[in-house]
Amino acid sequence: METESLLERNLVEQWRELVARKTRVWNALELELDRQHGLSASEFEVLDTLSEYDCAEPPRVQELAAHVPITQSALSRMIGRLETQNLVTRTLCSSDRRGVFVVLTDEGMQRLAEARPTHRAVLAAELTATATESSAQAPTPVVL
Amino acid sequence: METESLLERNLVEQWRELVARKTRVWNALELELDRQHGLSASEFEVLDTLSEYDCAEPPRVQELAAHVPITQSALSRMIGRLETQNLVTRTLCSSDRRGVFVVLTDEGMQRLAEARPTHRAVLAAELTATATESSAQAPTPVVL
DNA sequence: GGAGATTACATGCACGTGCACTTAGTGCGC
DNA sequence: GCGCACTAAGTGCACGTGCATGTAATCTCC
Repeated sequence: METESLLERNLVEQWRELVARKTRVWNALELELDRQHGLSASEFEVLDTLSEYDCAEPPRVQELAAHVPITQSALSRMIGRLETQNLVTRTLCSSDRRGVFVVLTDEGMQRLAEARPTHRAVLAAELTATATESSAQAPTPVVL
Repeated sequence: METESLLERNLVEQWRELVARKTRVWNALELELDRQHGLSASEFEVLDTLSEYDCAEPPRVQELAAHVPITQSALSRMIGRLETQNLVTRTLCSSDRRGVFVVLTDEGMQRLAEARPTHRAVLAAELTATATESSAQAPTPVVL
């Protein structure tokens, strides 16, 4: 017992590396997007994803939830928050009146356009900064 | 304007892939570890990290926080929860009485030993399942 | 050695999240 | 047409988290 194969060790290492990278970039995004544009990382992700849809055929809540790493219920509330900020609007779907379309407002598109450079810059800066091999002893602070 | 270089597109794609992977594996861990062993993914991560220290030289809270993707304050509370479950104990450091050593109890080591196979299995299953190229339109459900 | 700055950990508070459930609407079988 | 299973989205609740702050101990410099 207590034998842990190198393959497993490697798997764990890979996993920790993945989490560390994600956390590092995420925290950086959270910080910069909030400071400069008053948006959380999640909110940006939703707006950015939303912008990829044709305005004529906006996504429904479900559809949107499938492309963003949060639950449908969390998304529902976030849409509420974004709506009070006039960044998105809800439109109910006439063919299926349970459905709700989510559309970017002009203001939302503008805020997104402003925030995008920041987002891309952080990504460029943090995503390339790989700590590929530095092992488990003291890799990167992970949390600032 | 509205020009987004392929390089940037690629960066964003890479980022979303990273988040999607992390979220997928994390959720799977959360589910299995809780169902089978009553541990959250974060808790397991802390216990597992803790186990890598020599019992004679346990880490302090700070030290531990540096190796786990949560804040020191969050860790402080988690240690409290783990302590009430008798999985870890706090020992105050005599040389610097501000410091607090965190040590695995026997029960903690046992629970960890039980949970480890589950953890490694989920990693093996989910981490290899790469969705490397499938693009933004409908990659992986991300959230179940 | 005493004051003030600094560090280590804990905690009050507000907030976003997930789970379970509710409400509203659709479609199917009869 | 009616009841019933099913789906879409929203909500009550509890909980874990981060930020800012509090408390205690240590260090520094005079």
